Amino acid sequence: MQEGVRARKKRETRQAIIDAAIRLFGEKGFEATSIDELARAAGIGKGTIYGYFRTKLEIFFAFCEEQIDYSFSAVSTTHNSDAPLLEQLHTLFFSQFRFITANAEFGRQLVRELTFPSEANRNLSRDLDRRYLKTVQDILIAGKARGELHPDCDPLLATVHFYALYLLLISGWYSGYSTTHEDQSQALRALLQQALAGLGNGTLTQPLPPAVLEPIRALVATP
Amino acid sequence: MQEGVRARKKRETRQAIIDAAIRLFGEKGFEATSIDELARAAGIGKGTIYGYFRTKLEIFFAFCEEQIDYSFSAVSTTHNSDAPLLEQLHTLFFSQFRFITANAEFGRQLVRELTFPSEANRNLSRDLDRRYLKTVQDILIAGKARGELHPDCDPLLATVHFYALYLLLISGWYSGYSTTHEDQSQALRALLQQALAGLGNGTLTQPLPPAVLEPIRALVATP
DNA sequence: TTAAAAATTCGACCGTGGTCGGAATTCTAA
DNA sequence: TTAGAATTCCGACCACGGTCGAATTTTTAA
Repeated sequence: MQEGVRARKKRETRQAIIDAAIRLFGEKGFEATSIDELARAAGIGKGTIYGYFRTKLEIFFAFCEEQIDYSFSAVSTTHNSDAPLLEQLHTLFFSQFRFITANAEFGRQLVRELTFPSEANRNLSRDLDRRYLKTVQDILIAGKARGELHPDCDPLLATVHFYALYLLLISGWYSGYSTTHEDQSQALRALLQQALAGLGNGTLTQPLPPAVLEPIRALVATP
Repeated sequence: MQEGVRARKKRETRQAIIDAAIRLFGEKGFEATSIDELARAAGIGKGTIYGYFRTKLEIFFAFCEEQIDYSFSAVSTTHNSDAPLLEQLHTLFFSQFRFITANAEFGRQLVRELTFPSEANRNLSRDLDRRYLKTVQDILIAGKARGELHPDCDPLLATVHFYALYLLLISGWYSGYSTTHEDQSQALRALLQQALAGLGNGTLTQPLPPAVLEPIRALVATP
């Protein structure tokens, strides 16, 4: 059966909304773009949007997907699966970090919803979680085969552990504990190294960069 | 000089708003309580609220402070500074976790704003960060003195490391990777243990509870 | 005591995200 | 070809968070 007018329009309209979103969110940001504008730009009425997306945030996620696809593919091309675990994880997390924080407000919305999703968006956020976790897990499994992980170490448990450090990296950025990417890069390396070495015993860990350390030290030192 | 009518009223009005917030947020939740209602309940006009708080979220934080104070004091009373690091950290993080997630929507708003604060709320979130980090650091320093941490391990770096695991615990809850407190408790213990032992080498780590592990495993296994 | 100044109150008002039901369009079947 | 069923469209409408300036209350100074 031929694709009917209805199905074609539905596809086209959906794409028109996303295209408009990419343009307007990119130009003016998420908050500053109203649903009304978006509808006008897509050449449709406001109410129509809600036949395609349940919420403004959902449009935002559709907008993200394309960018995230690009981001992931960029990582996989520069990915060297023979490098040490530390380097591979650092490359992955840091390039994702750079992508997310390229636009502050954009990244904040995204990461808030991904990390602490409302029930309506759980499935959306889970899809993205999966890609991250899978990528990390693959790296870890290969690393374990090379003997870089303890034989009894569960790769999955290790995966979520590293994922936690990645979250902290982003949180630290938004909390203002460091303001340069260079510092964040070093902080990430220090945390990864520490996780691999273990806190209880093991080899010396690399220190955090002073620019990151000092604000935190000052914070903790305040009476 | 006597306290003028103005100063007294200001204090009273502020307290009236917070009291109304405690009641209404507690009864109906944050989202479902409108500023207008809040103003009526406090016996003032809507506009007046904005002479005391810049934003609805700021009222929410004022509401939180009292609860968080209570939560921290509850922890400090049950705190046993001679127990092993693992136990102390578990007690601290888990009781905070329970507090935060006692009301789902309340907790989500709070933790989103604390973890990825907007610039306007950075200082607010930093104040709360401080309390957490300080508490953790004190525990770690004492633990290090007892020889539970590697001598070269920087307590501050270790502090942020553990803090990351705490964030993950909350994130996992909101993402629905586990639905019972018991599972979360075990997951936290496993993560803490793993961090202490180190991922690269060291002793066997305790597994995550299956109820937590399985959804993640399934997620990662999906094609 | 009083009048000018300063601080505070408040509700009408704005733009927003999201809803809803009737109008318009497309599909189905005879 | 056509009538009626099913779907899609859309802008008036709603409640909300937040603003603003006129009106009120308190302070200050003569």
